[in-house]
Amino acid sequence: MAPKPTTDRQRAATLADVGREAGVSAMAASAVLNGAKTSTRIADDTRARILAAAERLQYRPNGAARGLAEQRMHTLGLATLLPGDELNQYFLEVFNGIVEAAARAGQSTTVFALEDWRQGASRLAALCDGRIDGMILLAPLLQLDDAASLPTHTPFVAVHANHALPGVVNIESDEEAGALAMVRQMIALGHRRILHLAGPTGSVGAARRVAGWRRAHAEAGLEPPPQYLVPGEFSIESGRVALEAWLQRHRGEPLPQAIFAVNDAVALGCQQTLAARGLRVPEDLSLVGFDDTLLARTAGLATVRQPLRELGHRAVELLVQRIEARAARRPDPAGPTQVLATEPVLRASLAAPAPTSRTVA
Amino acid sequence: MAPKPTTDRQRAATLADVGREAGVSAMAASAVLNGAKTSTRIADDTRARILAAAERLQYRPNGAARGLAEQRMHTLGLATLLPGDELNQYFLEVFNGIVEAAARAGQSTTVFALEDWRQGASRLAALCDGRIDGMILLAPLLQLDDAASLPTHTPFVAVHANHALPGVVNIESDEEAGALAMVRQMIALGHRRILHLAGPTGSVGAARRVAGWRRAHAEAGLEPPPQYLVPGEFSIESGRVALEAWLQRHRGEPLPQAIFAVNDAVALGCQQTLAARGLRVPEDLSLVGFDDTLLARTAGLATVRQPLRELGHRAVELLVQRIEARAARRPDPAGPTQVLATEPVLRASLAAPAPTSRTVA
DNA sequence: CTGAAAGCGCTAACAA
DNA sequence: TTGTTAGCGCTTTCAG
Repeated sequence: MAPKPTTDRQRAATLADVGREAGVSAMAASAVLNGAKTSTRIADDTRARILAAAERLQYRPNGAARGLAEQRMHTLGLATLLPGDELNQYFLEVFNGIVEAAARAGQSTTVFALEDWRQGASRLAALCDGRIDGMILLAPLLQLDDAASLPTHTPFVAVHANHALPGVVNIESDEEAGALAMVRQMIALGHRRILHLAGPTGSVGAARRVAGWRRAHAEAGLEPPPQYLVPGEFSIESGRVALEAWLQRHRGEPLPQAIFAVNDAVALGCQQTLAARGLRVPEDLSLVGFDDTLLARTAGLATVRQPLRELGHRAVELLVQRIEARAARRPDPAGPTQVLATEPVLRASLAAPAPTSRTVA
Repeated sequence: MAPKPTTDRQRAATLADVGREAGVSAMAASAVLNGAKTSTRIADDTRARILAAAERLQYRPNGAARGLAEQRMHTLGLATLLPGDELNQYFLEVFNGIVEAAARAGQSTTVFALEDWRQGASRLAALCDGRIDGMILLAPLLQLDDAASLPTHTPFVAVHANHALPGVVNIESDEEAGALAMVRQMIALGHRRILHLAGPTGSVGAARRVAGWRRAHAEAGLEPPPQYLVPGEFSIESGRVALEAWLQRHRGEPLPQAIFAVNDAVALGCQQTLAARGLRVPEDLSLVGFDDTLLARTAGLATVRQPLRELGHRAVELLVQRIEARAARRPDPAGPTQVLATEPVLRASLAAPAPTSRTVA
């Protein structure tokens, strides 16, 4: 028997259609086709008739209608800034973890691209409009006031929020410990002049890496000079430009023995500047990143590993738990901030400093 | 039976709530709050009362309900294989383009992670359940039969489909021309032994790159020996392993002068194998990729640029056009397959071959 | 200008 | 075991 194309191509068949075709009511069809919650049993022959009718009509349940009735769309929202012109590997790895875990939990993921977080805060409320069951905020830069405008009827989970927001469970990784452990290693290798290309002021993540860098120095009884802390952004371009500018400003001074960049992208940017000047890694200068994105793995870049996929997984698991608790009218299982471990990853770009100091050309 | 009190923070305020609060009907509220299509005008004072009530109650329209009534969710679906354990840059760049363009068009994007395309074909129908208005297939591997099971009430657009599917508009790039132009350049530089690490059999994209590689040789009166065509997958790992195996199989023979990889990931894999053997790029061997992903840009890898973001943009634009045409009951503007241009990008990994031939060690 | 009523497609109490 | 009856929250047509 060939599958019969439905004559009506604009609309799909509904439960009512199936019911009519099978000579039963729509809810009998509902009970048979979409396993009803109530322990309603349907006689075998009716069931067969309904199944046949559904097959004949190519019946497909309508998710929007089901969602409206059930108050559950089985869809998670993901709010994030648009990666912009330069692909953000950090975002992509976490995103990957989220989609993966969501699929495993039978949820799909709707991505909302925000322009910026200021405007985003008010938009977030509008996005929780019943099309998603919960929302994940990816590296949100939100202030306390913003949390007030977040809807209370949709659970929120954040990954690497810059602020503890009431009602929003945060999942992050121990960036300070990672930075500390890494810079400790660098100092143990003999490095003394470790330039830190930091992130933007206002980012907690960046601040924590600075703190780790500082603490490692302090532990060793060292104090890095102020000009060894260079603010910047999280991008390749920023790393390239910031390092070039720094080198030009400090011409004639001793060349740093190592660079500890706020993330892999910035480290890659440094790499480009160094290459353009004929400086070799790690012979002339060691280079260390942060995140352990694919970029670092392919470039042989020493870095601090953050479990990015895992962060995504956790966010989804926690969010789904909160959604289900709410649906079951159980108490919200929202716990405290979850902090995952980080670890230094040693690769070819990090070596002991050369015995003789070079000078910035 | 009385409605639940508004103290219930589980639920958001509805139009009915707002109407009650303002002493008007729900549809008056609807007309004011969600710009009604009909030219129904509301008196200024009623309008003000409604607005005030909405503000007081923190009214937010419910997207699911609106979608059900309007038959339009303003959401696009994106079906794709899960990147798996290795992040797929190709996917990510197209994805980025899609989300970007969708946001611009006022649509959000729901990602459906498929296990594989066989099973996917039947799942696709289930995914078109009224929660999305149209679907983008990212690099689908579908057979003709599969198209038969696709629902006709949801428009489909594919990016780099391996097959022209009826009703599914395909957007692709001219991979053969790109490969041809690149290999031509390599031959013009003096390369004669150009190893092609190809993709899986069954992928049209891979086949087209092979075709370009062949044609460039033929134009120059050359014919590459059969062992210079090496099948593999699209991943870094595959590139690494395939090249290593090839080198072991051909020990003692002349070393290829250049490698033309099916994509950037495979080229990076080759890079790793070469580095492990102490072979230098481009001094000992030139290396060329395909796609121009971020990986190639940061690694200084010569490659063939595919406009990946642009492919995503086009897919969204076309899909939105088809959705709107359908909503307006205008004829479907689905045109023929769109083919975007590709171009060789010369970078440091490609240079003229060394004058003396080396031997595989 | 405003409200009543019907319906989008489905689910879930409650009767029969 | 089945059908009836209400919604879920919103839009739209049609009366008043």
